[in-house]
Amino acid sequence: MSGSARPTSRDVARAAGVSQATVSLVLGGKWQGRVSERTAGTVREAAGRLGYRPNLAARSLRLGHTRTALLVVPALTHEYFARVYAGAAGVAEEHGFGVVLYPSPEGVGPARDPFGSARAAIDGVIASSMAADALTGIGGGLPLVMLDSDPADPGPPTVNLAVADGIRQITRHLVALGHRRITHLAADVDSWTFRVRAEAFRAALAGVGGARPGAERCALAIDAARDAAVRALTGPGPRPTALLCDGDVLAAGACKAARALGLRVPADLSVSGFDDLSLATALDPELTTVRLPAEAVGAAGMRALLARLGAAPARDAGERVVELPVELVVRSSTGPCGG
Amino acid sequence: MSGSARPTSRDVARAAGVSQATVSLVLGGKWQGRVSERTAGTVREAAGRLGYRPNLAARSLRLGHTRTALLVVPALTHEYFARVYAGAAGVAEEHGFGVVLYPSPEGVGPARDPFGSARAAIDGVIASSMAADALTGIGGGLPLVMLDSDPADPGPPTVNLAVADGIRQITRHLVALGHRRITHLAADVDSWTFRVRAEAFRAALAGVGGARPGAERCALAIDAARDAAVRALTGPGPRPTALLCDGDVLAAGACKAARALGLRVPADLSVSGFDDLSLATALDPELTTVRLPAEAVGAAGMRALLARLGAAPARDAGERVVELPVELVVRSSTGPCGG
DNA sequence: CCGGGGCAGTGTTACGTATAACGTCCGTGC
DNA sequence: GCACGGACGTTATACGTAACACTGCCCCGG
Repeated sequence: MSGSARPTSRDVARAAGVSQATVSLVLGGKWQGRVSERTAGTVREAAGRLGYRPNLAARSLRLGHTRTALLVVPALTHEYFARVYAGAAGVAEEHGFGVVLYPSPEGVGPARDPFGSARAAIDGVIASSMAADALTGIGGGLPLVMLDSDPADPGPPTVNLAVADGIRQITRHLVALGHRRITHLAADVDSWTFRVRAEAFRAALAGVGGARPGAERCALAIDAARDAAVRALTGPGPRPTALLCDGDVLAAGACKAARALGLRVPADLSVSGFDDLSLATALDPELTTVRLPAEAVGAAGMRALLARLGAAPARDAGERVVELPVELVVRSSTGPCGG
Repeated sequence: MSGSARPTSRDVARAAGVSQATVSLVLGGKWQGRVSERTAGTVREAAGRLGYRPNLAARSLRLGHTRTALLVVPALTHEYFARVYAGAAGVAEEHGFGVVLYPSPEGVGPARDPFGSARAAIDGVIASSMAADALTGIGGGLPLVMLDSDPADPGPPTVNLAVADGIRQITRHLVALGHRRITHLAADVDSWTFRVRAEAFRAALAGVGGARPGAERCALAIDAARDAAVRALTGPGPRPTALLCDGDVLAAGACKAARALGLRVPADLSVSGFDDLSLATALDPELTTVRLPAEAVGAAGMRALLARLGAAPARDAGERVVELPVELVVRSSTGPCGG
């Protein structure tokens, strides 16, 4: 009757000679003991023949939820966030949930309303590497989980990485190799994770005799990092013997700077990364870095959100803030201090 | 009246002392000449005070569309696809559309139904680097646009890259440098783009005197590429002097193989990439490669879908297949043939 | 012979929105 | 004095689904 339009459950019902309610029952899977096996078969056959797909908008309206989560990340082109997405999407799928990404390719600012432009109906939000107050109040009271954010109390459930510990480990590693003039090549991004790292770097070197900590800030891009590293290496005073970078991408820029200045890595200059992206082992020398379990962050975030939505059991006994461990991976971009 | 539940347009109506229809009119923006400025103000004030957000599921049900597109990609962790997404999402946002990603982190196989697990209601599908028949018939008749796929006639609208031309250009470049023993380090993936490349490589060398084309296949990963490159470089017969790789990631593996074998790039071995990812300039030497306008692919795909949905004007005069040009970028990983 | 209870399904309703069709009031022109 | 029309809103309805409450019906125990 409905021409070429998409068939509805009522069309299926007509075709199977039953009522719409029965179709809903059968296709919804809760027909045990309510509908005979034979009728159920007829319904399924008709649904298949017509190519019936339930209208998800109607279902969501009826059910009051969408089984879809919104993931807000600064930039998917950064492998770290792509992996966070993969982890979140994996867990989501296990529970029949979908994941929508915040539709802006350029990142979220306070001036923009993330939820105004989220076209898809969602049940909750996972926001990565953002200030919580950039979102609070805007979400319309939607359940919220933060990733890599300031675990301010009180606040939403948060999944963080032990970045301070990571910086500490890598600083100790450099110190053990004899380095004292270490410059922190820091990402010029105002977010919790980078603030914590800068702090941890200073703290880790505080008790070390003869330590000469330095810092140079730059945007999160190879070229910017190269320029910043050149500045750090050619500035006044004795040259640093190690560059502790806030990411593998920055470390790649640091390596380029070293080459441009005729310094060998690690003989003349040690360079360390952070993240352990695939880039880390593509470079020569391979980067000493800190491995961040990006997928695990996304997965834990999604689990926390699902627990908050009552769609999955709260496995972690309801810890509001979970902190995932990181791991120092020593490769060949760091070595004994030569100077 | 509704406790702590999310306010509906009816709640706003009650608070503003008007009918629900008026709220819908005002908030929908089509109240010109139907509602007085004063009433409209009251409504907006009430909506703001209650923190009203329209229920998108209900809106979609009423309107019959969702203003959301599904993007299916093999793996977001590959920078190319992340950039395709960015391009698509950018155009989508301009038209008030959202983008959902296919929720599987592991890629799509014929055994899986992409649309069964797409939880969000969608208006159309953009599928990248897939066989069209893996989708046809499954989509439930949803408008479909293909990316980087076989433009078989008849078939869905398709946005492709001139990859054959890219391979041709880079092969000519190598030939002009004096190379004759060139091995194609090919991705072991059965898709249109890689089939076309292998074909174009053979064709480009067909007319070259003394040419010794070779081929080695491997998975799309650095380590697999390294092993394959080692095989290509240590096999029987004279060693190839150039490795033409199906991607920058493979080229990175090839460079690692060269280092392992004590070959200098490009003095002893030229290596070319494909894609022009950020990786290309992170490596030393920087990769000669073919720049693929990934964002433009995503953007064009989204424009084609929007045109098909009638949500945007068909700018390209309705070409069913559009092919975007690619560009050879010569850097320092290729050089004159020494052997 | 009658009541009770399980089986197999159906009628009906509500979810929240957008919009077509329909009132109502009041100033105005003749 | 009265019909008329514009300005301003309202009433009612439909979208497709899920689920509650209900209805026959048959079988069985008493």
